[in-house]
Amino acid sequence: MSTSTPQARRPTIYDVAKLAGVSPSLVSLVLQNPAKVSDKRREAVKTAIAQLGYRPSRAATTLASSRTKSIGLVIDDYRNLWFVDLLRGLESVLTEHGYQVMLADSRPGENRIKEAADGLLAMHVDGLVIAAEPGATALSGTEVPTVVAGWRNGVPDDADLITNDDDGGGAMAADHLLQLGHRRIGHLSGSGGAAAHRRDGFRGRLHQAGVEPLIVGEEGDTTEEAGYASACWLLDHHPDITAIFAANDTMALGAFGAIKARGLSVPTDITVIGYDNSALAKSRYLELTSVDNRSDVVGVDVAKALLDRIQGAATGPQRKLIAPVLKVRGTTAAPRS
Amino acid sequence: MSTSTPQARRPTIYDVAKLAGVSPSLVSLVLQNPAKVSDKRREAVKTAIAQLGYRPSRAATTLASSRTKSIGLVIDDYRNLWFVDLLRGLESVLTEHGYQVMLADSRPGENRIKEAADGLLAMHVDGLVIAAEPGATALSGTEVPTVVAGWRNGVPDDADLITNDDDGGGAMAADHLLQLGHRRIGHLSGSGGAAAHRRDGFRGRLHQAGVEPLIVGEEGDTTEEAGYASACWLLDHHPDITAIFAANDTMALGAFGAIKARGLSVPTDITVIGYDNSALAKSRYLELTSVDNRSDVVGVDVAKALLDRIQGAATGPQRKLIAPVLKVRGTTAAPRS
DNA sequence: ACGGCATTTTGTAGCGCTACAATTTTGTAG
DNA sequence: CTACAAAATTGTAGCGCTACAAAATGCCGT
Repeated sequence: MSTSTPQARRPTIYDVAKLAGVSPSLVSLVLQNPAKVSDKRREAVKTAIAQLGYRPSRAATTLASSRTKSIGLVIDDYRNLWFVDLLRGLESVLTEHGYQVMLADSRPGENRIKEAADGLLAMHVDGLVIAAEPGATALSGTEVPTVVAGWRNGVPDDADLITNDDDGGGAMAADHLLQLGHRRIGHLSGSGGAAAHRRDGFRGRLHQAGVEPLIVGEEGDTTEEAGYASACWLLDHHPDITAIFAANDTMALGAFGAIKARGLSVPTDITVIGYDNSALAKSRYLELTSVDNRSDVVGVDVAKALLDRIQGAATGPQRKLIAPVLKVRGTTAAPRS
Repeated sequence: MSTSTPQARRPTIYDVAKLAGVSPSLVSLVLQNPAKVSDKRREAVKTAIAQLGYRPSRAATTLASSRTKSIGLVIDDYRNLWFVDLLRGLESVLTEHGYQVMLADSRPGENRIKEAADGLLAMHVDGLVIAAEPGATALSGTEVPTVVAGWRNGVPDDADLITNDDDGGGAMAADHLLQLGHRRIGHLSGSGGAAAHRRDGFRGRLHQAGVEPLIVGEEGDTTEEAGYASACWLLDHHPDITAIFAANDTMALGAFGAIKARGLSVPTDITVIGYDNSALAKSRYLELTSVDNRSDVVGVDVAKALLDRIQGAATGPQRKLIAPVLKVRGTTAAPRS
């Protein structure tokens, strides 16, 4: 009856070459560096490409050139949305240079960072961005330029580290609370490297002012549930606190839940500060005061560092901090009495 | 002095073969089907692999076998977290069969679905899952098995469609509101295919009960901001409404903002229902009643359909609906008077 | 019209792997 | 101990592309 679908083999440069009346090499040239080809042939080739619906085989290109023009980004969990800003920052620089970004998550809870990185390396990415907690995982000895984004425990020696200044951000939160007049302050922390720096910066600044914060959850998760649990403990055992600093916005949401459950309100009874300046914080309903860690800027700088390394222009492992910004919204106020 | 870093070329199967004292073919065999190799050689090869830190080159494998054992997932926006459940569902089935999932977003606002799909096809994915709004983009004629997840405008004829039953979900929301006694009801809608089905199901059921809902934002975004704006309009022009159904949880959050700004409260003054049963809805603070579209189940079924197609066992384009579930939480109640 | 030079185009040889036929080894029955 | 089938292993020929040297063409002045 109808055409018996001859399983249309994908066209190759040979097909394109034949149709355009040139050699395969010429087609390859057009693909990589159209400027080196005469106008006439270039048009002929482009027409043929369009006509056949030709699309280069990435696998073949990779194999032949040992460059993929792609970099890999390893993240913890798709639900931690801070990576989105990082990704946009990365892409804004990398796409200009013709690079693609490939994403892999470390399967939350399974800490499969090594596996995720290996998967990306198997695809011959030209560089690697680690935006997850390496932890015990030995990640050194990777054969491609690697940059770590965000404070982490166990950063490989030979990798660049570019991160938001979480110590500084913690200190900013502390300053804000002190200026408002708070003195009995709780902090919802977590086990990661980022949380540790936020905690240290926060505590350090408070100490300077002679204030000792109550810190909860140092070894726990940084989820909403963990924030809820920690905040419950805090409110029940230290009902005199007037402010809570959460290690991230999600935990702050947990704190909101605990506060609400006790019939208290924000910021009248309890002031709350979050961290990340996520969509949650920006929402009209929550209007959460939060520290913006400027992940987009981190992304831009990570991309630049990576390109330097890939192009061999890097001088040596660098450490760079991006200054955060405090976004004051409606959840912080002076203490009641 | 020390070893002058000979730019350690990645080891190949030839290196492994030499070290293990076997032929390259044997190494390849071990990699794909260890059972066909004698214990002795298998161990020798595995030892050599470990010793050299050998990792197969995906590019070469792809090129030689024209199978990548990977499928591509095109999503709209990383910030629409419903894809995470879908992804988990997909992976739960696909990893069993040795498949990997590669993600690409369509660059929100730029509607680069075609580009995203092309990028994945260039990597020779064995199948494609579209979890984004194809819209005007012609997506038919793709050369690999394709499954569309979620209701969309413009689904290619030759693709499977597996989706949560958004009509049914809308009807569930309507039933819930009717049972509670609401009659003056608003709906925050949006322009996508999913939003359209939710709207139709919702309106249809209300009509059956003789209720005419006030629908806003049919041609707009489905963001928090859009939800806020639509809810503001609704509350200002129809202050008698007692319930709002939002096309997704994010828009519901926007509605919360509008309600709060008018000094009203949920659910005392206004009942709110969301859609997606996202982390937001589950949070202790919001406790948002929401329709769970069971994206994980969709993911599982999409994976199965895709495998069937890849293995040539598919009978023809199928359309399948997954039944949603209403999660009643704290934001719905009977109207006041 | 022709040499000499720059520009454009082409042929050849892989990149690392797999498919598959060909070959060698092993196991077993007679 | 031989014959023969089954199991294990190997050699060969690409997959689609790029790098690079070699060849062809175009352009200029004299």
